[in-house]
Amino acid sequence: MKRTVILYGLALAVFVFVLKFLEYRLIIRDLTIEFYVGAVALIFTGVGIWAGLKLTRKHVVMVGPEFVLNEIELQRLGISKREHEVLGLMAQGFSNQQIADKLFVSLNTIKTHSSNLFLKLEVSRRTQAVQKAKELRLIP
Amino acid sequence: MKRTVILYGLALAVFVFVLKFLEYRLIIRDLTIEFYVGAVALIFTGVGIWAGLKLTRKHVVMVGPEFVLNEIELQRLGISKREHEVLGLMAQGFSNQQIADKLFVSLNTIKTHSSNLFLKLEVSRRTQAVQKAKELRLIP
DNA sequence: AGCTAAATCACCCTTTCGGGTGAAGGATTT
DNA sequence: AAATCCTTCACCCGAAAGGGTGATTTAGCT
Repeated sequence: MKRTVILYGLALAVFVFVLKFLEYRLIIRDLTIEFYVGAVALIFTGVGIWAGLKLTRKHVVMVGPEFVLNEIELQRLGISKREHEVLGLMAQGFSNQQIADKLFVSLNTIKTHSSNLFLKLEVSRRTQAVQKAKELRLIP
Repeated sequence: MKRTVILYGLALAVFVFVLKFLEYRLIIRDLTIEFYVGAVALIFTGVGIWAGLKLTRKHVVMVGPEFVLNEIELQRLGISKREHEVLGLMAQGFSNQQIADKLFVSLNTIKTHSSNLFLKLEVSRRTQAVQKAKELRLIP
């Protein structure tokens, strides 16, 4: 950015110097003032295009689409915090027993939660639940 | 694009006309030729920037990252066509029985396929298989 | 204080899944 | 022709998942 501005100023200075030089060498005397101005206009249009592109060149960094929880849908379906938690672990491929261990509750509790989840998500298998939950952006 | 070029030419013509007009009105007589050229240079630098940005403005359409099958990984794990097919249906939340019906084979066949899949994917549950398959881009 | 939703757990029963083994037929390769 | 791989199917068994009902405790809201 700063370098570009400096370069631009330098280029302009050099150009004016060249013009002066040419003028003294009587080379441009043969040309009309309009042609002269036209040439300058064209050259600096090019310079402008170059400068403009340089200055606005975006350094695009491809970043993965970050997950934003769809809380509206979560509320609409009436899924509780605990159920959502279970849903998340389910999506990570854990068995009900493993989920129970992780949350320090009994297997029956997890079964109840998952049953309620299936009702609310209107599915009948955990793979479907995971799939639907991802579609609705309830889980990453 | 075409319109921009026409506009540019038009602007240049108008500018030259204005210059001529001013010249005749003896207004620019007071200024040195260097100042005159500098002004033209500055103005057309601006025009160049504008034109450059106009011409290169990208109409970016956000398109979802399309799925490309990771055939290398598929071969590396030695997953057959049929197994891959079963894996896809599994990821869509179908039960083994439903997959069997879809592929017109017996339930036992699907069980064999899924068992082999779990071995090859090094998992023990279908949810894990689906998760891993998605990570490895074996399925959308 | 009373109501309600959430979370917890239990018991029952059925279905689905997963693991292991075996085997037959077809296609491809060596 | 023999070896190998894929696909298909069968049977058994145990583990996991799913469906239904009911009950208790806790927390939040009116």
